Amino acid sequence: MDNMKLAELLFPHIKITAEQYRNEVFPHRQLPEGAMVTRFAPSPTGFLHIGGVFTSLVNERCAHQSGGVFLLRIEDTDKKREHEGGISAIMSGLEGFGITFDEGELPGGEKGSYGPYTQSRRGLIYQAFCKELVEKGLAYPCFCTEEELDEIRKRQERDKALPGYHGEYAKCRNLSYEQIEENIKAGKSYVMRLRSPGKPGGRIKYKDVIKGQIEMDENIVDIVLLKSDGIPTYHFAHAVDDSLMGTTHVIRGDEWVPSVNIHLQLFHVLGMKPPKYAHVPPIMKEEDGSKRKLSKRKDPEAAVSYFSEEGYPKEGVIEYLLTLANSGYEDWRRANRELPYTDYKFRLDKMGQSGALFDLKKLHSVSSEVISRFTAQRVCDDAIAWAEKYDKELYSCLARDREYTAKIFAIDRGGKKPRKDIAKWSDIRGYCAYFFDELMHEGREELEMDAQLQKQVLGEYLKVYDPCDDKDTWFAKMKEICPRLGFAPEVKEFKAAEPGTYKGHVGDVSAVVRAAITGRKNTPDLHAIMNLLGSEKCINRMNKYIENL
RNA sequence: GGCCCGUUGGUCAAGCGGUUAAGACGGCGGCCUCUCACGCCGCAAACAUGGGUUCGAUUCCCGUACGGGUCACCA
Repeated sequence: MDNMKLAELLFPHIKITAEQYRNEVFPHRQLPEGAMVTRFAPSPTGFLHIGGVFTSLVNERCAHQSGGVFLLRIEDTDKKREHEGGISAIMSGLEGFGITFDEGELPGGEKGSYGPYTQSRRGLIYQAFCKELVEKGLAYPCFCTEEELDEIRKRQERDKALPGYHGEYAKCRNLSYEQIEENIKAGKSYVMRLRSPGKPGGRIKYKDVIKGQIEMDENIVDIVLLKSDGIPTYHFAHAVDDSLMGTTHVIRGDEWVPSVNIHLQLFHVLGMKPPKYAHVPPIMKEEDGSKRKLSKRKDPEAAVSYFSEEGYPKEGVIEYLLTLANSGYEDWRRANRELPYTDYKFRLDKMGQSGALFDLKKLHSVSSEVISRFTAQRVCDDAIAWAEKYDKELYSCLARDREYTAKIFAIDRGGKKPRKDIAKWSDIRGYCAYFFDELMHEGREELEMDAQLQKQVLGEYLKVYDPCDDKDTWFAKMKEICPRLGFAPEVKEFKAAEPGTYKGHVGDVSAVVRAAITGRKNTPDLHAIMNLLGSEKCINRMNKYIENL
């Protein structure tokens, strides 16, 4: 068989050769020692899974902390599954998390000189490489129909043979030039298959950066390289693209581990150096006592839209993901409270190798920690931005007087012991309802204290209340009215005394004032709240409270 | 079913032949305190299982169980 002749029959339109692509069109990258080139390669299904954020974060960190390149490649080789606007949905999702690319078809236009970065626009490139394989006798056209393939599958099931197109089952493997030419002239559709050099019983080994040594059977299947429409399969596109684009580390979901034998073989026949592989575990979900992959159909938290709707700040989600990726991150964060997460030295080889359960409680905790480090202004801005999208009523309150709103969040913030009771922006509504008259009724709590006694307390308090008091004076006055009410000015005193000696203590006095002004049993610093609210509003609320008792 | 991977407290996890088996989240108790929160102190809670190898196994090897993944002209 004359391979050159066959190649020309199959790919008469290919003028730029694989050799030229390798050496002239896409020259090797000149990068500093140790720089990693990584990539995120989604297919445009329009759905960004939290697992996708996880792997792209890992890719991004590896590239950027090593001074390398992080690129985006769109794997749109399956037209059936493509969703309109899928790419932009994924892009904007990632952008929302602050994950940025150096190369690819980005919002501002295509960046990088290894493009196109969308597989559907690289058809000629794949075909050139396929042509080269035909020339070397490593690829051939296969005219089998779906029915014939089904037939083969059934036979293999019966024979308990390895499934797939290989060995004696590979009918088209040894077609003559004449047969091929005849089929093509007859207009039969065909796919291009690899003539796998693998031997049955052969074993291969490779070292996964995350999973360590992995050993498996050598690939013997004549996998499809080019589908009947001339578009490559994932496997072939991966090998061609990642070698041409100079990817040094392929970091992807571990569902790919079983096809590494195919990929390594592809790099081998293509005469290209394979990248290092790092397979990251999926994020799991607990259900009925067992683990399963987070599913976009069943689990709302699988979609990144969930996090923006709930109002988790992007750093909260990112840091949570980082704690899943590298357990050392938490210790580092405790020791470096002020540094951005990008200062953390991420270790690929320190990643866990089995899937972690997604833990909302932990996310909550990490996110609260993150927000506690925000300035009041940042909390104010982010909360308003969130409310504008997801809670109009709250938005109208918060945006009315931004200075006032910023002061709300300044209470108990910024000091050594910042509050940590906001984990996400949707918590804001409950947190600050009593600062706004129209939200005041929300989350209202009743004091158990006798109504008459409460009236007395407020009556006494109103007499001494002076909005100009500083915090110490303010509190001294709380204590001052205690004796008149039959309350103990000190909690310790109250506890030490015989039961019945006092009706209560200072804490109970302030509890009544707190309830009158905020409608809550618990709030941050009352003095600060009263100052912010202003004396008029405070007095009004206390009077109204008395009326309603 | 074949092949691959995994299994340390409820969860995330250190550990890499000899440890009282870290730490974090969550839970519980306490201290601080005008309440809450923060902070601090403490408690409960784990090496899936059976064989080896070894003076000694959570750590190494084999089997079993369980869990996950994968076997397309999908990625």
